[in-house]
Amino acid sequence: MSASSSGPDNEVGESRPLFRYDAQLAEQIETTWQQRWAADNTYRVANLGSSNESDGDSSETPSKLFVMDMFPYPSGTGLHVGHPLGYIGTDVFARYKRMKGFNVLHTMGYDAFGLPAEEHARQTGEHPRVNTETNIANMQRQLDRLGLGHDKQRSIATTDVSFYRWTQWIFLQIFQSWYDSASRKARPIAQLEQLLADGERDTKSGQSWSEMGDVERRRELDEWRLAYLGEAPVNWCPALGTVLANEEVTADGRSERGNHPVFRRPMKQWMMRITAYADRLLEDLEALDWTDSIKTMQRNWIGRSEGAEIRFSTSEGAPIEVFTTRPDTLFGTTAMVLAPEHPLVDSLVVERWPEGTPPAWTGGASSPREAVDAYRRSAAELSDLERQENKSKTGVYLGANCAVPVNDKQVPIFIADYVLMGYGTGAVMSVPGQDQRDWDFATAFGIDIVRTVEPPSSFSGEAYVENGPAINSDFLNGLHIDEAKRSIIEWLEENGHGSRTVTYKLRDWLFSRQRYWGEPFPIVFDETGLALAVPEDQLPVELPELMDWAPRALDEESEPEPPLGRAEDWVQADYDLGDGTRTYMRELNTMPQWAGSCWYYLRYLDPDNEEYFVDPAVERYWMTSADEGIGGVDLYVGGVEHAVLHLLYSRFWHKVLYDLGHVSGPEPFQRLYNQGYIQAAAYQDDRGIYVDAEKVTEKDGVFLFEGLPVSRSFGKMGKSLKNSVTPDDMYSAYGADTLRLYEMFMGPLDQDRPWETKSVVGSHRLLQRVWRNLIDENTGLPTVVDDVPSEALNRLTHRTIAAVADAMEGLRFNSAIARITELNNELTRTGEPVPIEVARTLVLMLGPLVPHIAEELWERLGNQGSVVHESFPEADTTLLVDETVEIPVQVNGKVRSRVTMAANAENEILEQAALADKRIQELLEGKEIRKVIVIPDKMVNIVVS
RNA sequence: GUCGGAGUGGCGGAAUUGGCAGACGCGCUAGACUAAGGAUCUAGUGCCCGUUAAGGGUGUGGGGGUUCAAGUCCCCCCUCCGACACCA
Repeated sequence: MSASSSGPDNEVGESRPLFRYDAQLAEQIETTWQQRWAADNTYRVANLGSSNESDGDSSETPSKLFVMDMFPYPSGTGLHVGHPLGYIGTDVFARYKRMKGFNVLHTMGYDAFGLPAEEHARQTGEHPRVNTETNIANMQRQLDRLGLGHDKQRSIATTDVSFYRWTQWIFLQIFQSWYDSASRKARPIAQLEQLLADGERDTKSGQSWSEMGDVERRRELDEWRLAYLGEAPVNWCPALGTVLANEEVTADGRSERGNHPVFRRPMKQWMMRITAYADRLLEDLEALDWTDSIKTMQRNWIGRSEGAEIRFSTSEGAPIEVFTTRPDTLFGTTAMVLAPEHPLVDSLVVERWPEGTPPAWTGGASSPREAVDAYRRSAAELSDLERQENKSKTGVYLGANCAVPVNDKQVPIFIADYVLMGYGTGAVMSVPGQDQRDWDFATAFGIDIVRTVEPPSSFSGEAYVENGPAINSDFLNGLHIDEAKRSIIEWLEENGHGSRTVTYKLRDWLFSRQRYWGEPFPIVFDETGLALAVPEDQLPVELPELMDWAPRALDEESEPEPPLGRAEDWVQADYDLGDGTRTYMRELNTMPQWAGSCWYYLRYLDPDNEEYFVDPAVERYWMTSADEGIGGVDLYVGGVEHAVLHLLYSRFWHKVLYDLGHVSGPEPFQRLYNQGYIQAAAYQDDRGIYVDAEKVTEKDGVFLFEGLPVSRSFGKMGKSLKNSVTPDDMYSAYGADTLRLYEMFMGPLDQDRPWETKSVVGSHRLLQRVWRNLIDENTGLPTVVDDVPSEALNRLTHRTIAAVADAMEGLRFNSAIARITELNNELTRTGEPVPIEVARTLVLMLGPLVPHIAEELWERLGNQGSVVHESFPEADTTLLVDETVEIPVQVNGKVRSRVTMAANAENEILEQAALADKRIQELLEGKEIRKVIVIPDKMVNIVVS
């Protein structure tokens, strides 16, 4: 026994009954049952749908349910009590549904590749694999102690070679596909080759297929692939020695991990053409059972906006294309503004300032060229954050002009940093009358303002962005925004000045990392420098054992150098790709951490399959919805922090696999549920230093640490706030069941809640009272009796069953526990021996929440087998309503008395009884009854004047 | 700024379709058992008035409204949390 001194149950010697439910007994019970579950394979789940495991009787096949947690990164620091909240929630739900007759799949895996493992390894000098495996083992041990009912034989880690082999296989599927926008789906690249050869698709290069040589054809196909090498501006983080996806860079231009500076620069990198799926990713959100907030975040991230592309001819030759959502305001254009990095700037900028250039436009420079150079330099020095904070408009004139297509009006061309190169075309037609940013720019530079939408007479603001009739707009005058848009786009298209367009904020996904600890690409290069797929039957491409795997911290100017380049035996490989065995150069980058998490849920279904990434029949069984749903994981629980990244990438991969016929539905996660976070009080002394939260005491509302007052705040548990509470602390003080019960009782699963160690005892007391109601603390023998429960107790029991089941279905475990507590309080209150039927029901209802004590009680009550596979009690609906009900009687909406009536009494009877009540009669004395409202079985309200 | 979510006792939180606000737990108060209690058990506990009691008033962020009846529905406002942030 290892109960520590921190628990309340540390009895001195003999006074403690031998079978009192305390931390010691809890630990004994818990470890015993955990061993038995493991020995009995209690949580093994069969793939009933697949031919090899089917029991043959399909009519009896129970409905499937796939419950999943977002899998964790196996951190080396160990768990605190905040971590397992969601895991306990899914465990309770999975256990409940299993008892309701579902075939439930619930397991857990590890997202073990990625930067943190490597950072840790770099600091300790230990190989990432060793460190990763240690961490997984440690975390597994901590989770096991909670009694989570996972099917462990389905567990995977993304670092397993047998797993990442299939990650590579999926990459190849994507690499060997193109997006056919005509049929709106991915198709094998071989089909494209045919279409190009038949002339049914135009080549991107413009050259005809028949005239191309082998290399040109390969280059052409590479242009179409869903995974492609692209020269793109990337986020280069020298300190981490790698490039990062946009999502991994914070708003102030630093790495999310480590907070190192990040620089934008063009590099050749693997990209995933997720933008091809933008519309489908948007549309299919409708069918998902996700919260509106997550759907909104995804919509915002995809950022679809409809508008028009308009070409402006310039005084210096090359036309400028702009994107606008308000083509109807074209007549109000009084300037053209380009992003400082816009590629046309250099060809547009003129030799010297034109006659009469306002001084404010020159930036104080003697020539436009000088002004541009100086402006670009200062823009580059500002971080994104500084640009945000300083919203006053700056810019310089290029000396050139362009013509507004509708009326050939000449307007000046500027560069300004409020125009972003990364969105639309990097150029904006400036319409100050209808856009506040343009208004600010125009007023700063003395540019004309022409309103083209008439504001209401009451309008006193600057730019007017609401609807209204067009003015100063020739043939658009009088039209409201939507009509005006339609009309102008028609005109633009007829006259060759532009067209309807849709743009997205979503960009293609940067998929290369210059790291060691990630999946190697199954890609090699020949002498042309073009990529070739490693044949499927040659997978996996294993990571080489490398001693010098750490990325080198570099400076801004240096080129990224992937650590795999140092594996000299590995960088070259011999393959037979069709023309005999030859030597190729390997791709040296690795995949980002998101890769494994994009599809791990599919591998849970069939983790040992060597032939397929998942057997099609098995996939169909688990991923197809029994009702009309879109299919996918039935319940996916995790934190909101993955609202866009993981969930969007994963949806994208799933859709590709769907298009190619590898999975049966278009979406991976039917229902997504965001669990809240456990927060904890943290305390700072007067210097602002955090002090050990455990040693803080409260007196009269003042918090004291070593006698001195400290201030309290709430935040994430962790080392930095010195407020961690570990599961191990709770196990030794109360046991795992108490911890589970408390975490579920604290509040609804989707809400943040503050941890309060002092409140845990309440949950422990419930278990103690349940135990004592059924078991003699001295002998350990059950005290239940064979009697039939009283009418009242029977009704209460069945009402409780109904309420608990309802709460469990809705993941409202706090309410379920409250109702169970009420039933148990009633048993405690009467103090009589508990009828066996009620005892069984009570234990079964506790089964999902506190499995260990439930198993122990179940066995002590004389039952065989595990609670895990028992049926959840069914409520007898005839017992849900009492025979008599107490009806409140209101006078003018205030409860003044109560009458006890038979249930389902007629309205007239109720009314008469209410009016006959002595106290009501007193109150009605001298008043006139205007109306009597009777709600059957609920209440009577008498309205008097 | 835009979007999303939320405001209920000292605290965490309950309240089908509008129908007894505060279930359940923590804490607190009193008592029991104790050498002792930070264990356990019993009772009480929204706030105010009422010595106790009976009883009354008031009460779900604030202000209006609909209704016999509003935590719940409608309008306006405030506060807090989260996401995005010059997206043309």
